Amino acid sequence: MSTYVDPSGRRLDDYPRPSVAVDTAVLTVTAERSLAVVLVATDGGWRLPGTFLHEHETLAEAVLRSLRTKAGVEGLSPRQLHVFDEPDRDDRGWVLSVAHRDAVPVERLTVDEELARITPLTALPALPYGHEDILKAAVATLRDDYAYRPDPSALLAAPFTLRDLQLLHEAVAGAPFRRDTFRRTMEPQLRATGETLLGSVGKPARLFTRD
Amino acid sequence: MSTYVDPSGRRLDDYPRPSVAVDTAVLTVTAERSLAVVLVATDGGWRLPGTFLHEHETLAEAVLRSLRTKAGVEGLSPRQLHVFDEPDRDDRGWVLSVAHRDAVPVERLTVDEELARITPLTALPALPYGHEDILKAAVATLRDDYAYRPDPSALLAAPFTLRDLQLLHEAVAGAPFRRDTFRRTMEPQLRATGETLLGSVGKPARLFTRD
DNA sequence: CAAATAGTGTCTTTTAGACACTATTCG
DNA sequence: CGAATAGTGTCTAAAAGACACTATTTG
Repeated sequence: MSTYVDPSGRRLDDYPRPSVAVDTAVLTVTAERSLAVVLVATDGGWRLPGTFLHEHETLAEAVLRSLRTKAGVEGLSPRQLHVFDEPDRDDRGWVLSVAHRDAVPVERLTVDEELARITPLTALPALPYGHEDILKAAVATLRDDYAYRPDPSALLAAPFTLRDLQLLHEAVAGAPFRRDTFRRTMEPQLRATGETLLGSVGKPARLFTRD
Repeated sequence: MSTYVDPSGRRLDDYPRPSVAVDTAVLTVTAERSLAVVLVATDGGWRLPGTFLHEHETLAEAVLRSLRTKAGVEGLSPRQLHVFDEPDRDDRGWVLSVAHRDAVPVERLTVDEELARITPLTALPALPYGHEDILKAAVATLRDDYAYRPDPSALLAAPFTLRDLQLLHEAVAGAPFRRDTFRRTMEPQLRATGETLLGSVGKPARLFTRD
């Protein structure tokens, strides 16, 4: 593995190499139906959870490792967003950061309150290392995903009503939707369980599952 | 810059670090109106142009350096696609590859015929290191870009006719378009020069520029 | 029954596509 | 004039949006 010699006669591992980090925006929708992100404490402030890439580890594995230890979540499927490479973005040296995104139901997040917070986007503190750009990109991809599909990140526990689904979509998009149009877009993509949800005022709502 | 000490007491540069490469799919449309990509010769085969990231260099700078030396193009604006990180994808060791894409008019490509070829996608050889996936992603983003805009990568020399533009779009999309619909979509996004193109059979075509 | 929520019929507006016609040049 | 290419009017089909009505529950 170190026997490759390039045209100028130097071996691959003679070149200086950057450290590679992963930083992840873990998004969720809180019980109060607001879009939120997991932040971890850093000296005097908050940042997105991240870690350095270890040897014999893929980027996705590094993301999962950092989220397991810092946000108490398992079994996510992080998606790559962008590599941040501005030479001076990190005062610890030459560090490339590969930004990732994931979304998870708030019930599955068991963050250690000493180390991490679930922060609504409306109450966001200043973030270091360009993490605000990562977050912006993460929210944009989540909105894209939800634009035409009921619940691609499985943020809702099945079975759910169309009202639940609409409230979720409104939290993700940050904007209200028409009830009738929303129903007609989503219902063909859901499977009705045949059950209804009783117990509150009004006509009982039918229950659905994804697919 | 090497004084950072992490929680386990190790300095940042004590960790093993990967080599980081950039690989770029440079797309163009040939005089024969076919979508093509720049490939460079490697031992016994062809690959996308790429290079290792140097110290104090951004990814974009590394891409521009590799294209200057290997494809004779200046002044591109490469776009990041994805990081390829499968541990065994490169037999030279632990190498992450950051895939990029750019598109350029074929007239601006002055490749050294000994080292590089402009290869139509219909005559593509097998590519190593997952470069076929990079190419696929590059073509997909180019098609997305051209779906609703006249010529976002400025592949056409202005002024041009709507017919020229439609032939370009058909080369990019690999599919024909309706003449009337195409015109109605694009014309509002172009500026007519007021000139027409004479010299061939048929009604003279009006000339347009981007913006 | 009133209030509240679920679900749907239907009309309008917008957009995309299809087709056919007119317009202007060259040889 | 005929062939070829440019440009447009208009009809149709599909999709999105708006509105109002019906349906079924709780208290």
